[in-house]
Amino acid sequence: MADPDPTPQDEAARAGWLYYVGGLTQDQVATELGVSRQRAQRLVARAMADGLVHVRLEHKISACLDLEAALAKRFDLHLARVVPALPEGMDTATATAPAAAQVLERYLAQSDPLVIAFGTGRALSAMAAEVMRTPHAQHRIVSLISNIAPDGSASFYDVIMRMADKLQLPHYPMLVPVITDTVAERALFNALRPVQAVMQLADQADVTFVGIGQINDDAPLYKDGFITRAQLDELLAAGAVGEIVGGAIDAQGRYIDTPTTRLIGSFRIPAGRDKPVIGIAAGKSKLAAMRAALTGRLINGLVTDESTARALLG
Amino acid sequence: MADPDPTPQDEAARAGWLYYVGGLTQDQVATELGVSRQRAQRLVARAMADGLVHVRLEHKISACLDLEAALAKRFDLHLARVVPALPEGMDTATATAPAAAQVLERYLAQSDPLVIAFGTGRALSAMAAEVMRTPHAQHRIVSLISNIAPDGSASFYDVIMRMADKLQLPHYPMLVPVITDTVAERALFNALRPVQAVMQLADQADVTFVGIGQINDDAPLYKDGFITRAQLDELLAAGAVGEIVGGAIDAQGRYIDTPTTRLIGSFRIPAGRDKPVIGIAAGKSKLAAMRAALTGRLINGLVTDESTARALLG
DNA sequence: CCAGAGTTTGAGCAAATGCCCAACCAGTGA
DNA sequence: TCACTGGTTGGGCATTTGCTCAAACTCTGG
Repeated sequence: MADPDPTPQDEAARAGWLYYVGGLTQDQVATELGVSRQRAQRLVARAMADGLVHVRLEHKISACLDLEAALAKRFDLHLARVVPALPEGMDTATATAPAAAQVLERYLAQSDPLVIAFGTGRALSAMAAEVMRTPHAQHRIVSLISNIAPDGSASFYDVIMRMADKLQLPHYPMLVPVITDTVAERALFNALRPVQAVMQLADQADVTFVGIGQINDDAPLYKDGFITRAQLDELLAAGAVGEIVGGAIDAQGRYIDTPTTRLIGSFRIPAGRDKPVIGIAAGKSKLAAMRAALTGRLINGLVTDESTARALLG
Repeated sequence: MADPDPTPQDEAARAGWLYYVGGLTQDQVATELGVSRQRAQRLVARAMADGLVHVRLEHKISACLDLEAALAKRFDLHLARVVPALPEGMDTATATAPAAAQVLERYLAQSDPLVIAFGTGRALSAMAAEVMRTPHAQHRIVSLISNIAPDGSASFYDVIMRMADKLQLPHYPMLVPVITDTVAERALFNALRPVQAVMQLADQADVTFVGIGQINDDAPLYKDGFITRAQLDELLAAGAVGEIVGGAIDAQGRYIDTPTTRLIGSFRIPAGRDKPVIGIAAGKSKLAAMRAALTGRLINGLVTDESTARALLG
C-alpha cells in the first residue's frame, strides 16, 4: 500500500477522487490515506484549486434554452449558449467558462485536424482552465494577439500557452506586441516570416474563440496597461465602444481607424466570416461592446449568461 | 425575474449551478432563488441524485498509470484504464463508472457513425448514468443481452434504454429472454427476423462494452433470478468461473457447454476479436472471472480499479 | 364537505467542513 | 552553532451542510 513517492499532486488527486467520486467524508479520506483530517481537507481543496476537479451540469434550464434560440435567431448565429446567471457582481468569466470549454471540446473531438484560433482575456483564460483532455487528432492552435505590453511585460492571461500545455498541441503564439510605439515598428514585425505564418494561419482558422472587451474607463486594454489614458480617450472620441482581439469597433461593429489603432499588432478578424467565430463574454459593462460585435457580424457564435442574454434581446 | 413555470428539474439545475459552478453556499442559493435554506439544500441534493451534476478528475495518478501500462502489456490490451481504489467493500461500480463513461464518450465523439454494443449489469448501468450527452453523429447502439427473466419480469439495469434515452440514438434491444425454458423456444426466438438483425448488428459492432460476472454463490445471474440454484450448481460443476453477457466461461476463458448454457439467449462474443471489446469490472469477487475473460481474449480492453489491477497482475 | 394517504415544508440538531493561529520543521546565511 | 525565513502541521472554533421529525398541505374518493 505504501507508495514510494507519490507526488504532491498525486496525493491531491487521490484525495479528490475519494472525496468527490467516492463520496467519502474528509475524515474517511484522511483515514484511508493515513493523514490527518486537516491534511485531507487541504489536499481536497488543492485538487480543486489546481483545477483537477471538473464539475459540469447536464441539464439545460428551459429559460436558458429559450434565450439561446432567441439569440440565434435575432443575430443569425451559428451557435448560442446561455448559462444561468450568477448573482449580480459575481465573476462572469467563471460562469461562462464551463460552457465555453464544452463548445471547444466539441471541436477538439473532431477527427480531422483543425486550426483553432484564440484571443485573450479573462473569459478565454477561464475557459482554458476548464477544458479537459482530448487525446485526439493533431489540431493546431494559433494566437490572434500577444499578451506583451509595450514595456515587454506580459499580462496574466496567456491563453494559448495554457491551452497548448494542457492539450499537447502544436501552437503558434502571436509574436507582435499588442501595441507598438510606431507604425514603422509594427510594419517591421509584420514583415517577419514567422509573423506572416501566424497571420495566415489565423486567417484560415476553422474556428475562432474570442473575448469581447469594453472600451470605457474599465477597458481591459487600459486596465492591463496596454494603452495609455490618452490613447483610451482618443478611441472613445472616435466612437469606440468595444474591442475584439485589440481591434476597436464602434457601436455598429465597424472597425475604427485612429493613430492608435494603427499601432495594434493583432490579427484583425474580418466581418461576416463563414467559419465559426465564437465570442465569450458576459456582464453589464460589456453589453454595448457585445451588441456592436453582434451587429457588425464580427462574431457568429456567442457564449454568455442569462442576464446578459436578456439585456441583449430586450 | 419571476419565471412563469420553472419545472422542478429546472429549479434543481439552477440550484446546482449556483452551488457547484458559482460556488455559493446553500444559504446564498436560497436567497437567490427566493426559497428556504432547506429547499435549496433539497434542490442541490436532487440535482446530484438526478445525475445532473457530473464530477470528473483530470489528473492521472502515476501509480494508476503504471498499472495501466502493466495490464496492457501483460494481457495485450487495446486499452487499460485503472482508477484509484475506493476503500474495501465500497461500491466498485461507481468507481469505474466515470472512467468508463469517458472511454465511451471518446467513441461517441467520433464523427463517422459507429455501432456500439452493450451488455448489462451494475457496472454498465453506472456507466450509463455518468455518460454525458454528445450531440454528434448518428451512431447506433445495440444490446447483447436482454434483461428479461424467464417469468417476464425485468431486472433494473436496463442499460440500453437508459443510454438511448440519454444520447438520443437509435437503439436495438435484445428481444430474446436471458434464458428460455427449452432449446426449442430459444430456437424459435432466434429465427425471428428482428432478432437476427440485432445479432448481426452485434456481430459487426465497432466497439463493445461488457460487464464481467462471477459465477459463484453471489453470481449476478443467480442473484437476479435469471438462473435457478440447480442451474448455478450445474455451471459450477462444469467448471464455470465467470460469465460475459450470459455466456459462462471456465478458468481459461473458454465457453462451457451444458444444458443450461444452451438456453441462454444472448449474443456470444467471439474470442480474439479485433474490434475493441471493453470489459468494465472491479472487485475481489470478480477476480477469477476477470482473469478468465482476459486469458481467453474475450475482452481486449479493461476498465478496473487499482486494487483489482494489482491483484490481476500479482 | 370531509377523511385519509401521500407528499412537501421548515425547525432543530448533529455531523462535516473551512479557516485562523500558534507551534513546528527544514533550509540558509552569518 | 544559532537565529531567521518560508512553509507545513494540527488544534480549536465558526460556519455550513445533511438529516430527522412533526406539522401543513395537496390530491383523491366518498
